[in-house]
Amino acid sequence: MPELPEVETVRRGLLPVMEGQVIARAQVNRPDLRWPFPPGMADRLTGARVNTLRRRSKYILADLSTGETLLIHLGMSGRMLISGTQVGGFHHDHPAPAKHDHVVLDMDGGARVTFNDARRFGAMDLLPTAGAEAHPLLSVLGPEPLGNDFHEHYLASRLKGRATPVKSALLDQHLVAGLGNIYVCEVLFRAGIHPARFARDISPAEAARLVPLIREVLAEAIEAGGSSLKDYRQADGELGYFQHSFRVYDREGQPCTTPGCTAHLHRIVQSGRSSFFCPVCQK
DNA sequence: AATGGGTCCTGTAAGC
DNA sequence: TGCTTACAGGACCCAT
Repeated sequence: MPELPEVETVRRGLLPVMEGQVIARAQVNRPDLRWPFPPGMADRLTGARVNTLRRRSKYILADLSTGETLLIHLGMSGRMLISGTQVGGFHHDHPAPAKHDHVVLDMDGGARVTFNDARRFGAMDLLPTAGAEAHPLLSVLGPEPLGNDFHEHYLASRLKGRATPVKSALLDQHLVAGLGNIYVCEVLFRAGIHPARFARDISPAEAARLVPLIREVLAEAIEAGGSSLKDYRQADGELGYFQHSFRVYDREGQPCTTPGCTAHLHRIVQSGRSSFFCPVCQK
């Protein structure tokens, strides 16, 4: 589920109940998610203060008072649930333990943060805060799409010569970190670029057009997520899910929303992932 | 180095 | 209703 905007929304939702607070109790209900949890993770978390809660790509990073950083990835189905506190004006009692509640953190401020992940593609790890960026999962990541290192010249140079569809290139976390299947589809629609075009055939002008559209799509989604944090839809305490308004994603067969366009949206499969696009607007 | 396919896992929805 | 199949917002690993 979660791409960069959803992860950022989860981070912002966790901020008020985690940052500056001590993990009074950590409960780890299974030995692993995608990979084994680090040895003694529950003990290493217990008593630690969360100094800062930050994000890199789709990873949430909690810098702890112990000198370690907790790395969290939500995978495809990872969810964070807050209970036992006021969230957006709603009080949440602790719910009964649910299937796939893998990690439970009780903060000394009274909030409980529950990590639930049915498919277990998610991950957690503990790494030294100093030099955290050297972690194997982080060191290979491309620039943040909303950061200064991501610009038109960079994108053009990285697309150059690549014999892969532009759709796949933008999904490559080594090229730019944080885009997922949904937002790549949305970006290419706004750019009027067909997802099957080879990356090497994207002109510098088109690359220059893509950069602000990538920023725009992500920023709009983060904005929508921020609004949802105070929304009634968050009354269940679950973070990161909000009402999206996708123009092409999961809209196969529906009419194109471009004014004057009478085409219907198509779906193709690229590298095992669905791509949605307008066959008329995207060339 | 770059590229494409397979794979991990469970839940849900569609098809018969 | 039940069974089967396809597919799901991620990303690593491996062969080529």
